[in-house]
Amino acid sequence: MSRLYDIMEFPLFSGADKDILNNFLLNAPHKISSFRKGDIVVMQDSPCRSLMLLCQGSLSARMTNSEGKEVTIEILHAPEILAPAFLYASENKFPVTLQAEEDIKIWSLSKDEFLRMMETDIRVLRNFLRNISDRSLFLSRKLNEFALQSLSTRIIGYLKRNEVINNVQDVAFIMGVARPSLSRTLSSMVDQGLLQKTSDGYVLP
Amino acid sequence: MSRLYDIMEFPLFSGADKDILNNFLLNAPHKISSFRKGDIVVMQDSPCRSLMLLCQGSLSARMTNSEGKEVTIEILHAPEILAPAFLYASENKFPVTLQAEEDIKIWSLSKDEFLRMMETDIRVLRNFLRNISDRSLFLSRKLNEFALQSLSTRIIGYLKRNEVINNVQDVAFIMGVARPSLSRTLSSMVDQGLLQKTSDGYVLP
DNA sequence: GATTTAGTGTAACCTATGTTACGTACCGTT
DNA sequence: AACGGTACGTAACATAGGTTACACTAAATC
Repeated sequence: MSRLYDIMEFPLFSGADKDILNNFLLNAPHKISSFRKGDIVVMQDSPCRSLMLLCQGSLSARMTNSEGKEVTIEILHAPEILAPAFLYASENKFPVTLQAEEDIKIWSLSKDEFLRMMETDIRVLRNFLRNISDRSLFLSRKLNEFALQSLSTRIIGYLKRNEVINNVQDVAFIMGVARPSLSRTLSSMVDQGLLQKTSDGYVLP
Repeated sequence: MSRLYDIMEFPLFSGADKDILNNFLLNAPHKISSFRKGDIVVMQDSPCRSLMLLCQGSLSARMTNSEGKEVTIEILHAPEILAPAFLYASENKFPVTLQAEEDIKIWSLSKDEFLRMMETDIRVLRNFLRNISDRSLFLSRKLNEFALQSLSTRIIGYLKRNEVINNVQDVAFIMGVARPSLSRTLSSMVDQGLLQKTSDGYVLP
């Protein structure tokens, strides 16, 4: 069972004044929601009105187009802020569908309350700015990946982040490519010496 | 000649207390740089240490991979904040190369100074948060485009934003596709009735 | 008016990835 | 040991987009 994180432990609040924060968190209206593995937590394009903190479990963020083609943008593990970059956008809709990969718990706080919190404690503001910025960086790297890279380059990138591909089917789904395509490319990369196939799966040499 | 915007006119400072702001801007160390049309303003992967405000002219943001393939992410016109989302990231490097499309002027302020400014005037903070969030939204839309859409869908998206394609060569470059590919796809879309070809160029029906 | 130049359409071919289908290996059940 | 399910590799074919080459047009230059 995955661990349940306390709000105070979130990196978002690191360095913040614990008393002020505690006081704030106790009085501010908030709610905690639970979802079961497999549940859809938010649908793509649904409005984003609260700060959502993933306290337990993990979920996938997936993007879909109108014809049903899908790509998994990332897997998020607690503790994590969900879609911080869309909370204060002019058009605040989720760009992805979030689906629980395990049983999860989410702590929510209204965006206005959270704005007040950031104004109260500058450390929270700085942490939030860094988080939102890091997510932009992540998005721009993903963009680079999809706009400019071939499947084999993307595989290498994946293996730099993940050690091993031991489940071709799942990874193909995550990358948004067809399983036979991934399988074929993996095999040809092994032939070229770009990858090694071990008993654990495909790894970088 | 494109207009020179005063800093105070930037949407980033809208609603802010003019006196506080003026005082701040006069005393804070800042600098103004000029570039000529065609100049590289920042290279992809170079560090991002200052808030940069584009006060005059326009520039292109282009992403390149190691093999030289390129995509133009967007064209930015004054008044605009340059790469706000990378200023406070953990690894603050520009994800794109910025090149002047016209003669331009950029006003720069150190990130620490600007952080202080946001803490001083909450309106600036809110404006910055909105800006940075909007840019994330933009990035996630671009990501959707490259990860999930075909060329013809992307053409329709382009025409929703731009009225007309009157220069196939340039648009092919901007989209990061080969000119003959764009030309072929445009022709076939006209055959299918998805587009019309007028004396001005290709337009939506 | 002749010539050059830049942008365009298009054809032929190439490559990467998607689609479908099938045989195989492994693993758990009985 | 027989069976069924699941993941895997792979082959044959389909499709999208890239590459090269060439001919056509219109504007620019002489």
